[in-house]
Amino acid sequence: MAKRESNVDRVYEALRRMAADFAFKPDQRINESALSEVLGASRTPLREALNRLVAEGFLTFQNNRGFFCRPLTPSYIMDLYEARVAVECEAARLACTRAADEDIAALADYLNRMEPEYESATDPEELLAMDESFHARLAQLSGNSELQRILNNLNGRIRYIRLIDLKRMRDRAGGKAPGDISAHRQIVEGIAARNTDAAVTAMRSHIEKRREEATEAVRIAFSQLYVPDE
Amino acid sequence: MAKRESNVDRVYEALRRMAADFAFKPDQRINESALSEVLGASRTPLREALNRLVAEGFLTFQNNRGFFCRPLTPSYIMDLYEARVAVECEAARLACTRAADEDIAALADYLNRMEPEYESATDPEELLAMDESFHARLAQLSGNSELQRILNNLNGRIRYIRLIDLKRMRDRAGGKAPGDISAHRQIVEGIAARNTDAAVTAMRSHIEKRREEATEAVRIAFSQLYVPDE
DNA sequence: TTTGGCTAAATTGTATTCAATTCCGAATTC
DNA sequence: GAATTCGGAATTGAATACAATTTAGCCAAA
Repeated sequence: MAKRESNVDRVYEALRRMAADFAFKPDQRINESALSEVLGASRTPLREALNRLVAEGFLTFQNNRGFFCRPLTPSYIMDLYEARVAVECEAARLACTRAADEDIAALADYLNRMEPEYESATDPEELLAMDESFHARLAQLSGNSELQRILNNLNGRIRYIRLIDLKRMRDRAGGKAPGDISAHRQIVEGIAARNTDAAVTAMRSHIEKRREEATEAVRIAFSQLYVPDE
Repeated sequence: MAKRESNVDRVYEALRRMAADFAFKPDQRINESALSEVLGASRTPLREALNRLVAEGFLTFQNNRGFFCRPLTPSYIMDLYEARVAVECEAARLACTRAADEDIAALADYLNRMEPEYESATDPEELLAMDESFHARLAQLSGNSELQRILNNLNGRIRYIRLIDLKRMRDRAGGKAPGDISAHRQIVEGIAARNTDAAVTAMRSHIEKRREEATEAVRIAFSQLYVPDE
């Protein structure tokens, strides 16, 4: 009956979730004592987890002043998306040259199996999870664990903006958020055909389209965030 | 007379330097008590610094077993270089479309001013610092701080391999390590001409050439590392 | 009212302490 | 002789305690 997961892991995961749920407002100072009480751990493991999050870019830190939620600006989100373009396009390129046929086929399969769920899903979190899962699997095809790691980090930081974006779309489009599965399929087809240019181009335009939506969403997020209690 | 730098910062920097100097052998377990004594700090700030390094990919961590130096394998180095290609090519692309003419000119200037030093330098650390500085400045031209951040992290982890590589070259080539300043110039010229394809292609081939050398160097590093005392 | 500085409270920084777990070697068994 | 188990030593995990620093409120003076 071994305890597999340490306290700091638990705290770390909780913090990431809190960050994604807007528990911290951008630029807000984080009170260690209060937070440690909420999370049921002492300040020691809490600070270790916070340091990890700083290194990963989720939070910032100032000497003798403590930890802060990272400020949220359109240009920050823009940067994250541009970094995603860099990482994912190269991943697609590498996948074209070295992924095994069967692994590519498996990804195409996954896309097909997911399609019904994709079309019917209305929950933004669910949609987002599926979308991220696709991109993560594609990065896996590159066989490069650094690219996977960086992408995972970027997605973690983009996530809450995307959630806002998806919710906004759902509300405007009457309960239906757009799962752009055709763009995904186009990318996989490019890779399956070992057509590097086609795959990379499809990937680039896919992410850049999302970027436009997301930077717009940030502006709206701003206003939502600074409404007193909501 | 304020103390500007915290202990954990100092410890963190010391650890990064130690990692670059082979103070830890790949896969070696890190003893917290012993290390904290060496660094003149208690385990609390040490562990905070170690957690940062884990999040940055310099070290690994296992529950209840502690921190380990990251294993060093050819495929790991390969991954890092491929990630660099992704980041730096995109940075070059962005620089082409949005860098100010004067900033590009400033980088070209920097290259010219550095050339004599570049040609005369024999100290691998000095050469490496100049090379990294160039790449960092180029990334700055992209205006994207995430790309800069990721590149900085990758370079930090690649650094000690490159040092081995440069030392090996120096020893073989009779005291002269090759500063490939012409490749750098070619990249800058591509950007100055706003010729995206030329700049990106030059960047890609520049890094990939380095990658070949470095993965070779890893194999040699292996053998050097496991010689008893050296 | 505003500014400056002083004090007290709050908060962060780090050492220390002790509990929990893993590690390692010696004794035991097969 | 090899594998196994057991117990103590070493190491990590986390809470607590206290020092250092920052923050906030207050009062006085301009």
